[in-house]
Amino acid sequence: MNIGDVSSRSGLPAKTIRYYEDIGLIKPHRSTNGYRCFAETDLHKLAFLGRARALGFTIEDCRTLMALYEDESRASHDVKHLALEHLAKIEEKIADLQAMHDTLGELVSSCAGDSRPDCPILKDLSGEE
Amino acid sequence: MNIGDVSSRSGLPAKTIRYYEDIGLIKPHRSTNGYRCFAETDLHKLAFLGRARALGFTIEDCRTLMALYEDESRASHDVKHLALEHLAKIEEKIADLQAMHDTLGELVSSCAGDSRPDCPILKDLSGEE
DNA sequence: ATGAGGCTTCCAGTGAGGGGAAGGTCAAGA
DNA sequence: TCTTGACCTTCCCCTCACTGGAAGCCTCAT
Repeated sequence: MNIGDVSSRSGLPAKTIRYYEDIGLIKPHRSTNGYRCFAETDLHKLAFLGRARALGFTIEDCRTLMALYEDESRASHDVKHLALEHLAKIEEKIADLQAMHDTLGELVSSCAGDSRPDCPILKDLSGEE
Repeated sequence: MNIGDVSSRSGLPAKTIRYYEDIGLIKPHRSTNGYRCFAETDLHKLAFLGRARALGFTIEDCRTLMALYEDESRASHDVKHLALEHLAKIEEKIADLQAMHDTLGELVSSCAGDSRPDCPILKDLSGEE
């Protein structure tokens, strides 16, 4: 398979696939013409990576997950631990965003949004009392 | 005021303040020795920027907000519009994260997390049925 | 005179790729 | 056989909002 084929079959852009090779996540063979030559296992790994990234795991997390996936003697404890850490980070981000949302939402609802210059949003940002 | 003073009074790192000058958000004067020389209005602007950034506005948003802030004839409508757009982006991010959270949460709770290699998380990521 | 700490500029790196140039390769149609 | 167009390669720069560090100047206290 050439890169275009794995790209359409995995849903990942060719650029991303080359990048994943660059950073050592996959190691496709090369044809005599220099083209990357992907096996089914490469496609499988790329799909794995795509799903893990879609869940917000970092590239380094993915590296660890791939290693665990390929380690037949892994303990599911290790995977769960990584996932729980990631879950905690997601929760933290959600809380941060929620706090921003609430504050900004209050400001927005207190602003008339008309043609006059008086604006509680700017007033708050400027620190005025 | 030197940069160290505005840094401690605004809570922004000196590096960040220099960066804000680089990209034209502030324009502090210079002393004869080449040191940046900040007026109270500069400090005020930096505090404004710090608060806007803390609410998640991008630098370009901040540029617009500062311009609106300094435009005495602005319409509060323009500010509110910007804030509402930002609010929508925040909501989208929260929804994305929440979806990740739910999916990952289910996987985590279905994983025993013991010393055995069997792991629903990896199974799901690998696309196995 | 020396040392500490503050200031300056410039360069490089972060994460996870994206855009695009310059050039090699391949298969199909005229 | 030639050409066209699609595909592939590497390479370098760009993103965003900073952050770290090096090398060197300035100031003040001892």
